Amino acid sequence: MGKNSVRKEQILESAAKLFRKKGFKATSMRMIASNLGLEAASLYNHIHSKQKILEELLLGMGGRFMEGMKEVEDSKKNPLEKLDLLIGLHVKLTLSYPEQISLITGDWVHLEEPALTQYKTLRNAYELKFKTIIIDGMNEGLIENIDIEMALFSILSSLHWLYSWYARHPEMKGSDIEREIKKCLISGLKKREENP
Amino acid sequence: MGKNSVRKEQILESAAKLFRKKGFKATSMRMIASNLGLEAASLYNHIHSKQKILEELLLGMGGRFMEGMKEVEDSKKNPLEKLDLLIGLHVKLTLSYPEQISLITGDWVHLEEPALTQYKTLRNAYELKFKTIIIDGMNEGLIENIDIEMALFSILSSLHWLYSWYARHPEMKGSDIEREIKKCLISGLKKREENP
DNA sequence: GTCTATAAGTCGATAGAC
DNA sequence: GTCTATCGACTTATAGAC
Repeated sequence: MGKNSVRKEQILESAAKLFRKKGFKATSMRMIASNLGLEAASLYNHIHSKQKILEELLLGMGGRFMEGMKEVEDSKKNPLEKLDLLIGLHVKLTLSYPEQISLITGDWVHLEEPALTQYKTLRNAYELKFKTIIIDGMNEGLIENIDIEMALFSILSSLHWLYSWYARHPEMKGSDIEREIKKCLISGLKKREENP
Repeated sequence: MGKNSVRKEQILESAAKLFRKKGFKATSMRMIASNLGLEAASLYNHIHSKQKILEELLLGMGGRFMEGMKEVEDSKKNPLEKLDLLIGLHVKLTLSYPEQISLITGDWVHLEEPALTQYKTLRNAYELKFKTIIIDGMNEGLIENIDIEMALFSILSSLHWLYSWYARHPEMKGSDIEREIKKCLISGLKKREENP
Protein backbone atom coordinates (compact mmCIF):
# COMPACT_ATOMS: atom_id res chain seq x y z
CA MET A 1 0.00 0.00 0.00
CA GLY A 2 1.16 3.55 -0.64
CA LYS A 3 3.88 2.63 -3.08
CA ASN A 4 1.90 4.03 -6.01
CA SER A 5 3.48 7.05 -7.69
CA VAL A 6 1.69 10.40 -7.75
CA ARG A 7 0.95 10.03 -11.46
CA LYS A 8 -0.55 6.60 -11.00
CA GLU A 9 -2.81 7.88 -8.23
CA GLN A 10 -3.89 10.72 -10.51
CA ILE A 11 -4.73 8.25 -13.25
CA LEU A 12 -6.75 6.03 -10.91
CA GLU A 13 -8.64 9.06 -9.64
CA SER A 14 -9.35 10.41 -13.11
CA ALA A 15 -10.53 6.99 -14.26
CA ALA A 16 -12.76 6.48 -11.23
CA LYS A 17 -14.55 9.76 -11.81
CA LEU A 18 -15.20 8.95 -15.45
CA PHE A 19 -16.24 5.36 -14.73
CA ARG A 20 -18.74 6.74 -12.29
CA LYS A 21 -20.23 9.20 -14.72
CA LYS A 22 -20.13 7.25 -17.99
CA GLY A 23 -19.45 3.66 -16.99
CA PHE A 24 -16.35 1.55 -17.68
CA LYS A 25 -17.12 0.66 -21.29
CA ALA A 26 -18.10 4.19 -22.26
CA THR A 27 -14.89 5.64 -20.84
CA SER A 28 -11.86 5.67 -23.16
CA MET A 29 -8.21 5.84 -22.27
CA ARG A 30 -8.13 9.09 -24.27
CA MET A 31 -10.69 10.65 -21.89
CA ILE A 32 -8.81 9.50 -18.79
CA ALA A 33 -5.59 11.01 -20.17
CA SER A 34 -7.24 14.21 -21.36
CA ASN A 35 -8.42 15.04 -17.82
CA LEU A 36 -4.77 15.06 -16.75
CA GLY A 37 -3.51 16.98 -19.78
CA LEU A 38 -1.89 13.88 -21.25
CA GLU A 39 -2.15 11.78 -24.38
CA ALA A 40 -3.56 8.26 -24.07
CA ALA A 41 -0.25 6.59 -24.87
CA SER A 42 1.39 8.23 -21.86
CA LEU A 43 -0.87 6.35 -19.47
CA TYR A 44 0.83 3.08 -20.31
CA ASN A 45 4.05 4.19 -18.62
CA HIS A 46 2.15 4.01 -15.31
CA ILE A 47 -0.51 1.36 -15.70
CA HIS A 48 -0.55 -1.86 -17.70
CA SER A 49 -4.05 -1.65 -19.19
CA LYS A 50 -7.54 -0.21 -18.77
CA GLN A 51 -8.56 -3.52 -17.26
CA LYS A 52 -5.88 -3.21 -14.55
CA ILE A 53 -7.26 0.20 -13.54
CA LEU A 54 -10.66 -1.36 -12.89
CA GLU A 55 -9.06 -4.20 -10.95
CA GLU A 56 -7.06 -1.91 -8.70
CA LEU A 57 -10.06 0.28 -7.93
CA LEU A 58 -12.44 -2.58 -7.17
CA LEU A 59 -10.11 -4.87 -5.26
CA GLY A 60 -8.90 -1.86 -3.28
CA MET A 61 -12.45 -1.15 -2.14
CA GLY A 62 -13.01 -4.82 -1.41
CA GLY A 63 -10.02 -4.82 0.91
CA ARG A 64 -11.25 -1.74 2.78
CA PHE A 65 -14.65 -3.32 3.36
CA MET A 66 -13.08 -6.52 4.63
CA GLU A 67 -10.83 -4.61 7.02
CA GLY A 68 -13.83 -2.72 8.40
CA MET A 69 -15.82 -5.94 8.76
CA LYS A 70 -13.03 -7.52 10.74
CA GLU A 71 -13.04 -4.64 13.21
CA VAL A 72 -16.79 -5.00 13.67
CA GLU A 73 -16.53 -8.75 14.20
CA ASP A 74 -13.83 -8.26 16.83
CA SER A 75 -15.85 -5.61 18.67
CA LYS A 76 -17.75 -8.09 20.86
CA LYS A 77 -20.90 -5.99 20.74
CA ASN A 78 -24.36 -7.47 20.32
CA PRO A 79 -25.64 -8.15 16.78
CA LEU A 80 -27.87 -5.06 16.64
CA GLU A 81 -24.94 -2.86 17.65
CA LYS A 82 -22.75 -4.61 15.07
CA LEU A 83 -25.35 -3.85 12.41
CA ASP A 84 -25.16 -0.27 13.54
CA LEU A 85 -21.36 -0.28 13.16
CA LEU A 86 -21.60 -1.82 9.69
CA ILE A 87 -23.92 0.90 8.46
CA GLY A 88 -21.41 3.40 9.84
CA LEU A 89 -18.64 1.63 7.92
CA HIS A 90 -20.55 1.92 4.64
CA VAL A 91 -21.30 5.59 5.24
CA LYS A 92 -17.66 6.31 6.06
CA LEU A 93 -16.30 4.52 2.98
CA THR A 94 -18.97 6.10 0.76
CA LEU A 95 -17.98 9.63 1.81
CA SER A 96 -14.26 8.83 1.52
CA TYR A 97 -14.37 7.02 -1.84
CA PRO A 98 -17.58 8.04 -3.62
CA GLU A 99 -16.34 7.22 -7.14
CA GLN A 100 -14.86 3.85 -6.32
CA ILE A 101 -18.01 2.82 -4.47
CA SER A 102 -20.11 3.40 -7.56
CA LEU A 103 -18.21 0.66 -9.41
CA ILE A 104 -19.58 -1.90 -6.96
CA THR A 105 -23.12 -1.48 -8.23
CA GLY A 106 -22.43 -2.08 -11.89
CA ASP A 107 -19.01 -1.99 -13.48
CA TRP A 108 -17.62 -4.99 -11.63
CA VAL A 109 -19.17 -7.14 -14.38
CA HIS A 110 -16.45 -5.88 -16.72
CA LEU A 111 -13.71 -7.50 -14.69
CA GLU A 112 -11.96 -10.31 -16.54
CA GLU A 113 -10.65 -13.55 -15.08
CA PRO A 114 -8.95 -14.17 -12.77
CA ALA A 115 -9.80 -10.82 -11.13
CA LEU A 116 -13.53 -11.47 -11.60
CA THR A 117 -13.44 -14.63 -9.51
CA GLN A 118 -11.22 -12.90 -6.97
CA TYR A 119 -13.71 -10.05 -6.63
CA LYS A 120 -16.75 -12.34 -6.38
CA THR A 121 -15.04 -14.42 -3.71
CA LEU A 122 -14.30 -11.29 -1.70
CA ARG A 123 -17.89 -10.07 -2.06
CA ASN A 124 -19.40 -13.44 -1.12
CA ALA A 125 -17.23 -13.63 1.98
CA TYR A 126 -18.29 -10.13 3.01
CA GLU A 127 -21.98 -10.86 2.48
CA LEU A 128 -21.73 -14.09 4.44
CA LYS A 129 -20.24 -12.28 7.42
CA PHE A 130 -22.96 -9.64 7.16
CA LYS A 131 -25.62 -12.34 7.02
CA THR A 132 -24.19 -14.14 10.04
CA ILE A 133 -24.61 -11.02 12.14
CA ILE A 134 -28.27 -10.75 11.09
CA ILE A 135 -28.89 -14.42 11.94
CA ASP A 136 -27.26 -14.00 15.35
CA GLY A 137 -29.55 -11.05 15.96
CA MET A 138 -32.62 -13.13 15.14
CA ASN A 139 -31.50 -15.96 17.41
CA GLU A 140 -31.02 -13.52 20.27
CA GLY A 141 -34.47 -12.02 19.72
CA LEU A 142 -33.11 -8.58 18.79
CA ILE A 143 -34.09 -8.70 15.11
CA GLU A 144 -37.48 -9.47 13.59
CA ASN A 145 -38.00 -12.86 11.98
CA ILE A 146 -37.52 -11.92 8.32
CA ASP A 147 -36.31 -13.80 5.25
CA ILE A 148 -32.56 -13.47 5.81
CA GLU A 149 -31.51 -13.10 2.19
CA MET A 150 -34.16 -10.43 1.74
CA ALA A 151 -33.01 -8.48 4.79
CA LEU A 152 -29.39 -8.62 3.63
CA PHE A 153 -30.25 -7.56 0.10
CA SER A 154 -32.50 -4.76 1.31
CA ILE A 155 -29.82 -3.23 3.51
CA LEU A 156 -26.97 -3.65 1.04
CA SER A 157 -28.83 -2.18 -1.91
CA SER A 158 -29.64 0.94 0.08
CA LEU A 159 -26.06 1.22 1.29
CA HIS A 160 -24.60 0.65 -2.19
CA TRP A 161 -26.67 3.48 -3.63
CA LEU A 162 -25.88 5.89 -0.85
CA TYR A 163 -23.19 7.47 -3.03
CA SER A 164 -25.73 8.64 -5.62
CA TRP A 165 -27.86 10.14 -2.89
CA TYR A 166 -24.86 11.83 -1.30
CA ALA A 167 -23.92 13.38 -4.65
CA ARG A 168 -27.23 15.22 -4.56
CA HIS A 169 -26.95 16.23 -0.88
CA PRO A 170 -23.32 17.25 -0.34
CA GLU A 171 -24.35 19.72 2.36
CA MET A 172 -25.40 16.97 4.76
CA LYS A 173 -22.89 15.94 7.41
CA GLY A 174 -21.71 12.35 7.69
CA SER A 175 -23.08 12.02 11.21
CA ASP A 176 -26.54 13.18 10.11
CA ILE A 177 -26.53 10.80 7.15
CA GLU A 178 -25.57 7.95 9.44
CA ARG A 179 -28.32 8.70 11.95
CA GLU A 180 -31.08 9.00 9.33
CA ILE A 181 -30.16 5.95 7.28
CA LYS A 182 -30.01 3.88 10.46
CA LYS A 183 -33.54 5.00 11.25
CA CYS A 184 -34.72 3.83 7.82
CA LEU A 185 -32.90 0.51 7.74
CA ILE A 186 -33.09 -0.62 11.36
CA SER A 187 -36.19 0.95 12.87
CA GLY A 188 -38.31 1.06 9.71
CA LEU A 189 -40.72 3.67 8.50
CA LYS A 190 -43.81 2.63 10.37
CA LYS A 191 -44.32 4.52 13.59
CA ARG A 192 -43.60 2.54 16.73
CA GLU A 193 -45.80 2.65 19.81
CA GLU A 194 -44.52 4.95 22.53
CA ASN A 195 -42.59 3.16 25.24
CA PRO A 196 -44.73 1.89 28.14
CA MET B 1 -49.29 -0.05 -27.69
CA GLY B 2 -49.41 -3.48 -29.29
CA LYS B 3 -48.75 -2.24 -32.80
CA ASN B 4 -45.18 -3.55 -32.70
CA SER B 5 -44.47 -6.41 -35.10
CA VAL B 6 -43.39 -9.79 -33.76
CA ARG B 7 -39.84 -9.25 -35.04
CA LYS B 8 -39.57 -5.89 -33.34
CA GLU B 9 -40.71 -7.38 -30.04
CA GLN B 10 -38.11 -10.12 -30.44
CA ILE B 11 -35.40 -7.53 -31.03
CA LEU B 12 -36.42 -5.50 -27.96
CA GLU B 13 -36.44 -8.65 -25.85
CA SER B 14 -33.07 -9.85 -27.11
CA ALA B 15 -31.58 -6.40 -26.53
CA ALA B 16 -33.01 -6.09 -23.03
CA LYS B 17 -31.50 -9.40 -21.95
CA LEU B 18 -28.07 -8.42 -23.25
CA PHE B 19 -28.27 -4.90 -21.81
CA ARG B 20 -29.00 -6.47 -18.46
CA LYS B 21 -26.09 -8.87 -18.59
CA LYS B 22 -23.40 -6.73 -20.28
CA GLY B 23 -24.71 -3.19 -20.16
CA PHE B 24 -25.78 -0.97 -23.06
CA LYS B 25 -22.33 0.10 -24.24
CA ALA B 26 -20.87 -3.41 -24.07
CA THR B 27 -23.74 -4.85 -26.14
CA SER B 28 -23.32 -4.67 -29.91
CA MET B 29 -25.97 -4.81 -32.61
CA ARG B 30 -24.22 -7.98 -33.82
CA MET B 31 -24.91 -9.71 -30.50
CA ILE B 32 -28.55 -8.62 -30.48
CA ALA B 33 -28.98 -9.95 -34.02
CA SER B 34 -27.02 -13.14 -33.41
CA ASN B 35 -29.40 -14.19 -30.62
CA LEU B 36 -32.21 -14.16 -33.21
CA GLY B 37 -30.20 -15.88 -35.95
CA LEU B 38 -29.87 -12.64 -37.92
CA GLU B 39 -27.11 -10.36 -39.18
CA ALA B 40 -26.76 -6.92 -37.62
CA ALA B 41 -27.85 -5.09 -40.76
CA SER B 42 -31.23 -6.85 -40.73
CA LEU B 43 -32.17 -5.19 -37.44
CA TYR B 44 -32.43 -1.81 -39.15
CA ASN B 45 -35.51 -2.91 -41.09
CA HIS B 46 -37.38 -3.00 -37.76
CA ILE B 47 -35.74 -0.40 -35.55
CA HIS B 48 -34.10 2.91 -36.36
CA SER B 49 -31.01 2.66 -34.16
CA LYS B 50 -29.49 1.10 -31.06
CA GLN B 51 -30.36 4.30 -29.23
CA LYS B 52 -34.06 3.92 -30.13
CA ILE B 53 -34.08 0.43 -28.60
CA LEU B 54 -32.92 1.87 -25.27
CA GLU B 55 -35.49 4.66 -25.49
CA GLU B 56 -38.40 2.30 -26.17
CA LEU B 57 -37.43 0.01 -23.31
CA LEU B 58 -36.90 2.76 -20.74
CA LEU B 59 -39.81 5.02 -21.62
CA GLY B 60 -42.04 1.95 -21.78
CA MET B 61 -41.16 1.10 -18.19
CA GLY B 62 -41.61 4.72 -17.18
CA GLY B 63 -45.14 4.67 -18.52
CA ARG B 64 -46.00 1.49 -16.64
CA PHE B 65 -44.77 2.94 -13.35
CA MET B 66 -46.77 6.13 -13.88
CA GLU B 67 -49.93 4.14 -14.65
CA GLY B 68 -49.49 2.14 -11.46
CA MET B 69 -48.83 5.27 -9.42
CA LYS B 70 -52.05 6.82 -10.71
CA GLU B 71 -54.07 3.82 -9.56
CA VAL B 72 -52.50 4.08 -6.10
CA GLU B 73 -53.21 7.80 -5.88
CA ASP B 74 -56.84 7.24 -6.84
CA SER B 75 -57.29 4.45 -4.29
CA LYS B 76 -58.24 6.77 -1.40
CA LYS B 77 -56.41 4.60 1.11
CA ASN B 78 -54.29 6.01 3.92
CA PRO B 79 -50.61 6.81 3.21
CA LEU B 80 -49.26 3.69 4.89
CA GLU B 81 -51.59 1.53 2.81
CA LYS B 82 -50.58 3.45 -0.31
CA LEU B 83 -46.93 2.75 0.49
CA ASP B 84 -47.90 -0.89 0.74
CA LEU B 85 -49.56 -0.75 -2.69
CA LEU B 86 -46.52 0.95 -4.22
CA ILE B 87 -44.19 -1.77 -3.00
CA GLY B 88 -46.60 -4.26 -4.55
CA LEU B 89 -46.45 -2.32 -7.82
CA HIS B 90 -42.64 -2.51 -7.92
CA VAL B 91 -42.67 -6.23 -7.13
CA LYS B 92 -45.25 -6.89 -9.85
CA LEU B 93 -43.38 -4.91 -12.51
CA THR B 94 -40.05 -6.46 -11.48
CA LEU B 95 -41.37 -9.99 -11.94
CA SER B 96 -43.06 -9.08 -15.23
CA TYR B 97 -40.19 -7.11 -16.79
CA PRO B 98 -36.97 -8.12 -15.03
CA GLU B 99 -34.64 -7.12 -17.87
CA GLN B 100 -36.19 -3.74 -18.56
CA ILE B 101 -36.18 -2.89 -14.85
CA SER B 102 -32.42 -3.39 -14.69
CA LEU B 103 -31.90 -0.51 -17.13
CA ILE B 104 -33.36 1.88 -14.56
CA THR B 105 -30.41 1.43 -12.23
CA GLY B 106 -27.68 2.23 -14.69
CA ASP B 107 -28.09 2.31 -18.45
CA TRP B 108 -30.49 5.26 -18.54
CA VAL B 109 -27.37 7.49 -18.53
CA HIS B 110 -26.75 6.43 -22.13
CA LEU B 111 -29.98 8.00 -23.33
CA GLU B 112 -29.38 10.95 -25.65
CA GLU B 113 -31.40 14.15 -25.85
CA PRO B 114 -34.27 14.71 -26.06
CA ALA B 115 -35.11 11.26 -24.67
CA LEU B 116 -32.79 11.82 -21.69
CA THR B 117 -34.74 14.89 -20.52
CA GLN B 118 -38.00 13.08 -21.19
CA TYR B 119 -36.89 10.17 -19.02
CA LYS B 120 -35.59 12.37 -16.20
CA THR B 121 -38.83 14.37 -16.17
CA LEU B 122 -40.84 11.17 -15.90
CA ARG B 123 -38.64 9.88 -13.10
CA ASN B 124 -38.73 13.14 -11.15
CA ALA B 125 -42.52 13.25 -11.38
CA TYR B 126 -42.74 9.67 -10.12
CA GLU B 127 -40.39 10.33 -7.21
CA LEU B 128 -42.29 13.47 -6.25
CA LYS B 129 -45.56 11.55 -6.05
CA PHE B 130 -43.84 8.86 -4.00
CA LYS B 131 -42.42 11.48 -1.67
CA THR B 132 -45.80 13.18 -1.23
CA ILE B 133 -47.28 9.94 0.07
CA ILE B 134 -44.48 9.62 2.62
CA ILE B 135 -44.98 13.23 3.77
CA ASP B 136 -48.73 12.67 4.13
CA GLY B 137 -47.98 9.63 6.26
CA MET B 138 -45.75 11.66 8.54
CA ASN B 139 -48.33 14.42 8.89
CA GLU B 140 -50.97 11.86 9.85
CA GLY B 141 -48.63 10.30 12.43
CA LEU B 142 -48.46 6.95 10.63
CA ILE B 143 -44.83 7.22 9.57
CA GLU B 144 -41.78 7.97 11.71
CA ASN B 145 -40.23 11.41 11.48
CA ILE B 146 -37.32 10.67 9.13
CA ASP B 147 -35.38 12.74 6.61
CA ILE B 148 -37.79 12.48 3.68
CA GLU B 149 -35.23 12.31 0.88
CA MET B 150 -33.41 9.61 2.78
CA ALA B 151 -36.57 7.56 3.30
CA LEU B 152 -37.46 7.85 -0.38
CA PHE B 153 -33.97 6.94 -1.52
CA SER B 154 -33.76 4.02 0.88
CA ILE B 155 -37.00 2.46 -0.34
CA LEU B 156 -36.39 3.07 -4.03
CA SER B 157 -32.86 1.69 -4.05
CA SER B 158 -34.04 -1.54 -2.46
CA LEU B 159 -36.94 -1.78 -4.90
CA HIS B 160 -34.77 -1.00 -7.93
CA TRP B 161 -32.37 -3.80 -7.04
CA LEU B 162 -35.08 -6.33 -6.39
CA TYR B 163 -34.57 -7.74 -9.89
CA SER B 164 -31.03 -8.85 -9.11
CA TRP B 165 -32.21 -10.53 -5.95
CA TYR B 166 -35.08 -12.23 -7.79
CA ALA B 167 -32.64 -13.56 -10.40
CA ARG B 168 -30.95 -15.51 -7.61
CA HIS B 169 -34.21 -16.70 -6.00
CA PRO B 170 -36.53 -17.63 -8.87
CA GLU B 171 -38.25 -20.26 -6.74
CA MET B 172 -39.83 -17.69 -4.45
CA LYS B 173 -43.43 -16.71 -5.17
CA GLY B 174 -44.38 -13.10 -5.86
CA SER B 175 -46.67 -12.99 -2.85
CA ASP B 176 -43.89 -14.19 -0.52
CA ILE B 177 -41.44 -11.67 -1.93
CA GLU B 178 -43.96 -8.91 -1.43
CA ARG B 179 -44.65 -9.85 2.19
CA GLU B 180 -40.98 -10.10 3.16
CA ILE B 181 -39.80 -6.92 1.46
CA LYS B 182 -42.65 -5.00 3.08
CA LYS B 183 -41.45 -6.26 6.46
CA CYS B 184 -37.95 -4.95 5.73
CA LEU B 185 -38.91 -1.58 4.32
CA ILE B 186 -41.95 -0.66 6.40
CA SER B 187 -41.59 -2.40 9.76
CA GLY B 188 -37.79 -2.40 9.93
CA LEU B 189 -35.41 -5.02 11.21
CA LYS B 190 -35.44 -4.16 14.88
CA LYS B 191 -37.87 -6.21 16.89
CA ARG B 192 -40.98 -4.36 18.00
CA GLU B 193 -42.45 -4.66 21.48
CA GLU B 194 -45.39 -7.01 21.75
CA ASN B 195 -48.75 -5.27 21.62
CA PRO B 196 -50.07 -4.23 25.07
C1' DG C 1 -37.03 -8.84 -45.06
C1' DT C 2 -32.45 -10.66 -45.10
C1' DC C 3 -28.25 -10.69 -46.98
C1' DT C 4 -23.05 -9.03 -48.36
C1' DA C 5 -20.07 -5.33 -48.61
C1' DT C 6 -18.48 -1.34 -46.90
C1' DA C 7 -18.20 3.37 -45.15
C1' DA C 8 -16.53 6.22 -41.40
C1' DG C 9 -15.30 6.39 -36.97
C1' DT C 10 -13.51 4.85 -32.28
C1' DC C 11 -11.28 1.70 -29.40
C1' DG C 12 -7.03 -0.28 -26.62
C1' DA C 13 -2.46 -0.78 -27.05
C1' DT C 14 2.40 -0.53 -29.13
C1' DA C 15 6.80 1.38 -31.44
C1' DG C 16 10.06 4.52 -31.43
C1' DA C 17 11.67 9.59 -31.48
C1' DC C 18 12.96 12.96 -28.16
C1' DG D 1 8.01 10.20 -19.10
C1' DT D 2 5.60 12.26 -22.86
C1' DC D 3 4.99 12.65 -27.41
C1' DT D 4 3.40 11.40 -32.63
C1' DA D 5 2.14 7.91 -35.56
C1' DT D 6 0.01 3.85 -36.31
C1' DC D 7 -1.88 -0.99 -36.16
C1' DG D 8 -5.68 -4.08 -36.10
C1' DA D 9 -9.96 -4.94 -34.26
C1' DC D 10 -14.34 -3.47 -33.40
C1' DT D 11 -18.36 -0.21 -33.62
C1' DT D 12 -23.01 1.78 -35.70
C1' DA D 13 -25.19 2.42 -39.66
C1' DT D 14 -26.05 2.52 -44.81
C1' DA D 15 -26.31 0.92 -49.93
C1' DG D 16 -27.86 -2.08 -52.87
C1' DA D 17 -28.38 -7.14 -54.60
C1' DC D 18 -31.71 -10.72 -54.13
